[in-house]
Amino acid sequence: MPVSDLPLAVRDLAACCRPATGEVMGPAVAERLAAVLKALAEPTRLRLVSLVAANAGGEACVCDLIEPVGLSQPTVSHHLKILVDAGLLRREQRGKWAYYRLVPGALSALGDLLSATDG
Amino acid sequence: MPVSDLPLAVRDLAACCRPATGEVMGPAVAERLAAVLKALAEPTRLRLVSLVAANAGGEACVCDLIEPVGLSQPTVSHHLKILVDAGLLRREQRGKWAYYRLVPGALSALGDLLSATDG
DNA sequence: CGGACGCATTCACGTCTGTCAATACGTGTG
DNA sequence: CACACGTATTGACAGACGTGAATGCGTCCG
Repeated sequence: MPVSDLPLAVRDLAACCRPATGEVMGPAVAERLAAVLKALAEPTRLRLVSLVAANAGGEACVCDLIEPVGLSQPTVSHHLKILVDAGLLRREQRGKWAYYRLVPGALSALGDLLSATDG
Repeated sequence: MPVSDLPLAVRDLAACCRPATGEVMGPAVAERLAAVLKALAEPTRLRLVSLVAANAGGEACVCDLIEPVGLSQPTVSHHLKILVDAGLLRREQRGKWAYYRLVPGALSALGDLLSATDG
């Protein structure tokens, strides 16, 4: 993927721009933040994140997710990869199965980042 | 725009899904949340939001924004319209100028929504 | 009232994106 | 080792998106 320097973790993104010099977000930061948000800005991917978070043990394999979202297996794998590349999900292979879980502070950091711009 | 029932305010979106029945986000909610996030998931629009928030009085007209983002006036107006349709910005015409400002609780509500899924 | 100015809309174009069928890859099982 | 199974990758395609030139629409000024 072209945007491959992203896994710098959403956390670092949050750390780098709040106490910035002035106020306005620079082009570089905007591009990285947009890349992460773009990963979430899709109905299927939002549901995948929600499903993973709600599943037993906070993790789920691809086979657990195909039926709930109602899409083909390649499509589900595709979406999961995008979420992993964005630093929102973490993939762990155990035997034949690939387990996905939330990256601990990612969504919170993203949420704080948005709240900070407002009040 | 096809997604025209969105201005139900991001606030209402936050109110409707946290104390939901179980846990997993339904398709309808996911679609609406994705639509709002998609409005923000673009570098130029993130910078526009930031510029408006940082400008004097918390508002800015189109002419204030063209030079900072470095794009044509039609393109800037286009992006602003998307942000308004998503319920993130508010437009007020005063004389020849159109002033844009943040919708008070929108970004905060969106941030809380994301933080809630995490921990 | 007519011209200048700020902004929105339309049109057109190249690029990106979500989706699936087909296929390849890896791991466990008989 | 061959086969089955879960998952990832490739190829292809329709639709959406970001962008600017040209144009339209109000509003103020002389």
